[in-house]
Amino acid sequence: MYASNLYAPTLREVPAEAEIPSHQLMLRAGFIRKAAGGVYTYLPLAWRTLRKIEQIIREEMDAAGGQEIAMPIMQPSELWKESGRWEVFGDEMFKVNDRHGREFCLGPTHEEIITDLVRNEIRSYKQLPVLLYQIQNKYRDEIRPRFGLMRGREFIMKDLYSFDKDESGLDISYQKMYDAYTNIFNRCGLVFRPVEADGGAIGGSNTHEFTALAQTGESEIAVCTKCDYAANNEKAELALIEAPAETELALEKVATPDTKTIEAVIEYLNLPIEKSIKAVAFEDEHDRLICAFVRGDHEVNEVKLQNAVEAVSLRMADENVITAAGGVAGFMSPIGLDRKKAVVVVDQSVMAMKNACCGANEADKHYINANPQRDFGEAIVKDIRLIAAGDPCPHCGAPVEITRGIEIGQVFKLGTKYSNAMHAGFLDENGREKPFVMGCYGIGVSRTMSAAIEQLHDENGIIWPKAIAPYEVAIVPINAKDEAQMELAETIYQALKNAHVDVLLDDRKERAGVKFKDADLIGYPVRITIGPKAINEDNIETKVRKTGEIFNFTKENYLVKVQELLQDL
RNA sequence: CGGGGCAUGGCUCAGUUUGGUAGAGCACCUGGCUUGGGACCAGGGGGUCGCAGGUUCGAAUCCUGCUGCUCCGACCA
Repeated sequence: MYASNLYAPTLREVPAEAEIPSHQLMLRAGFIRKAAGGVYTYLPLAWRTLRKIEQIIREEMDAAGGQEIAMPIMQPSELWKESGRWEVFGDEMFKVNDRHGREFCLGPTHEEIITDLVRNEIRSYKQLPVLLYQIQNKYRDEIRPRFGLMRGREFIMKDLYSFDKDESGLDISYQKMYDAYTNIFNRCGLVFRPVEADGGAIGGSNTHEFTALAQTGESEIAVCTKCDYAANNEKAELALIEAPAETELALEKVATPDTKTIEAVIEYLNLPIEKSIKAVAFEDEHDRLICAFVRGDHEVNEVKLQNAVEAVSLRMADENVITAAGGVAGFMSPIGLDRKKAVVVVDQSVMAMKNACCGANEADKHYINANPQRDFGEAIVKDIRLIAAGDPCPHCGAPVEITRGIEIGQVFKLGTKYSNAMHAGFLDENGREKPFVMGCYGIGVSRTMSAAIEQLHDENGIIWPKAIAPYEVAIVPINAKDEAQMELAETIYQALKNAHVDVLLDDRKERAGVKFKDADLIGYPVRITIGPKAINEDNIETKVRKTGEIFNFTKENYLVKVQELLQDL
């Protein structure tokens, strides 16, 4: 490709709308342009990178037994009503009507379509397993699209669906995908961790998210400093704490004026924060009052709490509702709460506390020497707290770190949720009707491109890993009017091209500085500079974008040397 | 959905407080000059100031409504 023909409008200034590096750089380097909020045009450079990512995905999916198909973007409402998700997805789906008033949606995902497809064709266990995938646009009317391609309303996703005859078959398909994902993200040059995650509303039994580590990521993950345990912080489990060998003292009510916060209470009573119990009140979708209790220095994990009480959604409780249940906001405890009006959930670590301080359900009063085992009464006891840095790893006990990441893929055991809802089954060895045991496996393709940039860039621009760079090598003649330089550049260009290197020749009639700046901004892994030194001293100057290293090759050896260089990028 | 902010040429922004001939830098076009890190000189083109109303002799500027973008929060396979 000649740069003079490339549609890659670079910007010197950062567009005001872009907040994070990947978004800014993709706009500045001429990769994307916005058409509407969360909707982008991919320009040639972005499209090349996306196609390379897709190709890696295809190769790994095919190697794992997947077959590529293409399902419709526009999907009939009937299938969604059958699975029950027409309402569940609700406002997050783009819905359209045809001229007859029939309802359709723009596919936010494809479980319904694929389940319908397979149930019509697969009749026997002998035909299983089936692994089908596609790479295609998805549509979600996100409440808040942001960060460019990171959270768009239209985005590219690879989704594969597995159909097995039983759980053990699903386990095999799941493992294949897990391994394939590991290969894919390694080949893309990303730093990532597969992390355990919560199933959420989709309702699966087991799931891992593949998270690219990046400070700008939207999800928090807990990573063990010693073993390979890593989990989304919503999921990260906490080991039981043993109760200290302490004599239980008698419960005592004390006056604690103006102490609505934990900090105020412990200061007033001069207690360590580990001796205090914090209360947080929620209401669920059925307006049930859920009162959660954790140690003073801990935070409530809303997802765990939600699972503990089998709620779909939680919101902060209204003060009147707390009062009606016998509680006093700011001074709440399980002692004296009306169990008919409040569901009490106590974190497991609280149950191991001795002689603790908690609210008295009375304004400006707290109990001291509360012993949960003895005093709290009826309660759901579960792990409901948020993991924090330094907490012990549930596998090996070493401290965990909390870090941020970008969720670029997930593998999910669906089980029979959709096959049951949509009556999708087959006949087993005994001639009995059975539902498919399904899995779904997604990769955010356009998001992966963003994540790569978030992980690898500097103040000058993007630094592409070779495998997904739009071009691997850029040749920059210093002076476009110098015929000797242009001729040599062209020779090198043709030679690299013939060697199947993705190469670009910057033949624009620009000054050298402009071309250097653009090359750094766009992020070609390798740059070959053709100036006087190349003509007079046989110095084919070759620079590695990532390290800044400069190699002085010759006309004789550059072809081999450049390809060697690329091996390690 | 709640709370902020913004909307002026392709981009970044000034001008709005206090109404009076629409500006700068970059980008673009022409000519010259220059060529190892976003040059320089001269000339030039391009904007119904987001949209719709209103106030006024006169509105980018004041008022009302709307739309879009954006940030924080809530939400999120």
